[in-house]
Amino acid sequence: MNTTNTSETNTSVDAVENTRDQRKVRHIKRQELLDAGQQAYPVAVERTHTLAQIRDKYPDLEAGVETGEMVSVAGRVVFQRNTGKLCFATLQEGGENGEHPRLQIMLSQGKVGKESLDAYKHLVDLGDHIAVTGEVITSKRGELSIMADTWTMASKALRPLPVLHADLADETRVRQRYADLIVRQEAAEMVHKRAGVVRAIRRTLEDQGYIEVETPILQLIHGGAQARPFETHLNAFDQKMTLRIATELFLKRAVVGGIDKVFEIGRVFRNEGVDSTHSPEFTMLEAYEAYSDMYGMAERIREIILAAAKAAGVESQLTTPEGKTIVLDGDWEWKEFYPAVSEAVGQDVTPDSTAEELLALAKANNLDIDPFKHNDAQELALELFDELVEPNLVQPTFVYHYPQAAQPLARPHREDPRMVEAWDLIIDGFEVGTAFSELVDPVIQRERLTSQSEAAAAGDEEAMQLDHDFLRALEYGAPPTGGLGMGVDRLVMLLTGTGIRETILFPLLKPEGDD
RNA sequence: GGGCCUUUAGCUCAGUAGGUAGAGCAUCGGACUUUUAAUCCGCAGGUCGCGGGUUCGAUCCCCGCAGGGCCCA
Repeated sequence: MNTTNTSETNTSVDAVENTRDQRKVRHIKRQELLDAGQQAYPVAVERTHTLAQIRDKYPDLEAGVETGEMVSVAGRVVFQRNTGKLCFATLQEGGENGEHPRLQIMLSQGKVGKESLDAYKHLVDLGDHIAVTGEVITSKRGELSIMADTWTMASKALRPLPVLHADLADETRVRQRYADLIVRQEAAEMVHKRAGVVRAIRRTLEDQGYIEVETPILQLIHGGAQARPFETHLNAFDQKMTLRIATELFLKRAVVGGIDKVFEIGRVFRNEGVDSTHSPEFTMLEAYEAYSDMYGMAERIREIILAAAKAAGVESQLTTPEGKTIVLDGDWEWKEFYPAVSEAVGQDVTPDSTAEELLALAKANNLDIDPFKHNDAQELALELFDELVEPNLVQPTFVYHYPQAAQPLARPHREDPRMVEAWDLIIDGFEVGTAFSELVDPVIQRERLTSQSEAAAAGDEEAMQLDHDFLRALEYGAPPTGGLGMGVDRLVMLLTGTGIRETILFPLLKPEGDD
């Protein structure tokens, strides 16, 4: 940083003239305001209307009109056009739905006086918040404006605003989202769209009689999904703890207790890779309903997604960034897992296919599969599905009749115990949600979790732990239950056609250097 | 983990057979009472991501590291 020029004098006006460093200049201007007995950050300023309210009230005045209405407005200066004795500025505020309402203000030497106008021109920079009191008029060119009688600084910006004529570079957008939100309206709209989606999810479930609960994030034993947890430590008990990887096991405890329709929209944490579709912390919806099953939950997710789409401004169809059209309000196809795999490989694959057969099929389809990692027939079938079927399912499709390895918490299929009662909802090649007819038999659940914990002991870092308290709860008897899970971030990505870093307001990033 | 691309002024970006760099906007000074990304004039602003190497000389070539992006596993 430049420290050479300003040390020779303490006179602030001279100091401004002696440095070109924009942050230093703004610091000096801040001090000048204070020295003049004014405030750079007043606790409040006069404000009778938002910019949007002025715009709404006077939608189409002729040019050169003086309304006679006196108002006080405030906003961030985003453009300045100063002539000798008449200054224009465009103020911006944060509006509804992420809009950036703007309104022009004008300062005439004839109205505010030379001293005030000179101070304005000297002290106000792009990015500052200012407040202006004056008459609502239109300029000679017809622009709705406030002709100031007085102006005051509402908040002095010490950093220059990024240029409004070019989007921020991708990294800066994400690292300094606050700046991105100021200069790019779409960024602010995304925040509102996501809020709308979450609101739609919540309302849809509440309208169905669900209630929302909050379950522990800090857990002694993690479970409910196959993923690596974050580890932490509770000082008070000198106890190792983990951050939750799912909300499932506590929500099911609630169902055991008679909270028959229950959901949580909760942040979960998975200590895994970070890329354009994966964040270490993300938001999951999980919902459980007593006396429902996977078919009932399929209705639920359809209602949720249709409501969420509407909230995101998508009606019956959406177009993906690749130009594919997805029809949301049509029939959602049901596709059986094994027949779908069979079709993709051109050969019958069943729950009885052996690992050798499936490995051969994988090789025949040029899949690079590690035979040491995937030596189980069910796992191999899942690999084939993930690689050969899922990416091609563009329209909303419920894939069901999964092999049991896919879901240790789903109950065996009522007609074919080689499979489980579970579906995955695939849209545009991505899993958007999943649901089960929940496994509530405590004996079978104990067996599944025991074998999971054996896998964990053998080194599988994603295996589930044996949660004795969860099993104790099930032993009190859980009703037949349907449960569903849905990735909220994924849904927002789908509905807005963006990457996960655009849908998360402040995504996790590697540390940057000092600024 | 592998491959490719990228990091230059406050912001967005150019650029150089290897001879220490430019634009627009912003900043600073000046002109201007109806502008719309105001305009005009003038000045200033750079550890060209970091560390090594090759070279008389490196922002450019080579190696390593870090951040970011895309593709693959």
